[in-house]
Amino acid sequence: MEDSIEYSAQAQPDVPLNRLVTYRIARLHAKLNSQATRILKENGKLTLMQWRILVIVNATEDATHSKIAAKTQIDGGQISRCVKSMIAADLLSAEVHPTDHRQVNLRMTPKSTAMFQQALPAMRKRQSYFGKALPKEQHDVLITAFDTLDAMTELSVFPD
Amino acid sequence: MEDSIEYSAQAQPDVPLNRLVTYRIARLHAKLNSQATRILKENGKLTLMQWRILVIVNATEDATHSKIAAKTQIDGGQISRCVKSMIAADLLSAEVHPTDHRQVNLRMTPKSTAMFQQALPAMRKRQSYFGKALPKEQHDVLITAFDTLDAMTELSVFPD
DNA sequence: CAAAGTTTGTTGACACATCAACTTAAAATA
DNA sequence: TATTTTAAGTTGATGTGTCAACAAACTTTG
Repeated sequence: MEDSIEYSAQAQPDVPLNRLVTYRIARLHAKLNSQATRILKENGKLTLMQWRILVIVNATEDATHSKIAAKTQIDGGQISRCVKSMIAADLLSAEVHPTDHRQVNLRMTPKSTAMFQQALPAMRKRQSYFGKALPKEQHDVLITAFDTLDAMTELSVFPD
Repeated sequence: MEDSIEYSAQAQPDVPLNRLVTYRIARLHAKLNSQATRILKENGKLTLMQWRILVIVNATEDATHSKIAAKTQIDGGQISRCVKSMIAADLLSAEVHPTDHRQVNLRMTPKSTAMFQQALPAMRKRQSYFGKALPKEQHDVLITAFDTLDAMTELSVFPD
């Protein structure tokens, strides 16, 4: 959970919780997360964070911390710590960039490649299920609505 | 972020990230959270967790830990810790139930009432904005889609 | 070239989330 | 009533999310 409940129960007309978008997003997010975590556990031993990082490293030439951050929006600090532990666990290999000594190039290891491949079918199947679960037209509405809501999250004042 | 990226970059046909429902939910959730946190900070000093708890306590006769948990889905452990600190901070008053000595009845204090009232207008206005941002028909589709997705999060195997 | 600014990554602090083991009190039932 | 089961809260461990301060390496500009 997270956001969910920021309405005044005592004055707002009675909008059932289930129709509050913020609440639904919160719940859904939590459930999606725990599902992904569960699937990963059942198909190897990757954590969700490790998985996310490997997805990018696996698909990116010369992956670096900042590329991962840019593509996933994951916080830099979290990436730094997780990558560090993954290097220690032989899930990533690191090599400082030949000319730019700030950057660190990250690559899969045999170990992480194997674990990634093991988790991949289930994760891919899940994703494809989500893709197919909603009729295209519903999916479009959904994405449009997300765009609208996304834009509203920038505001911190709501004029009358 | 959280769930976002659990697709195989290297094989799935190229669904842009922005059309991945899991990714959008994740991002939206994060942004909603940080918006609510920001608004609360600008209108008092309540944390999001404190706010969530006060919303329930404010609207519930004889609120208890378990009622809060039932209504919000917040983890019992978190409620326990947060309530404890709120009692220490004079944001909640506690009284063991007269007959059932397990339960603790929680009530607003003058201090939390004031803080709650201070944050309320902005939070309520926000919620009402979200309510009005989507045309009813879009909103309905959204809720339906959430129901569909919700149901899918129970699965951990996705047959072909 | 040197000062100033930017980018890359690290670290610390703290709030939030999840899970499991545990205590105490009440309820069920044998 | 004694035993067992269930409910209410607590606590510890561990992972995730966010933010801010920071050091080091590079870039820009005067």
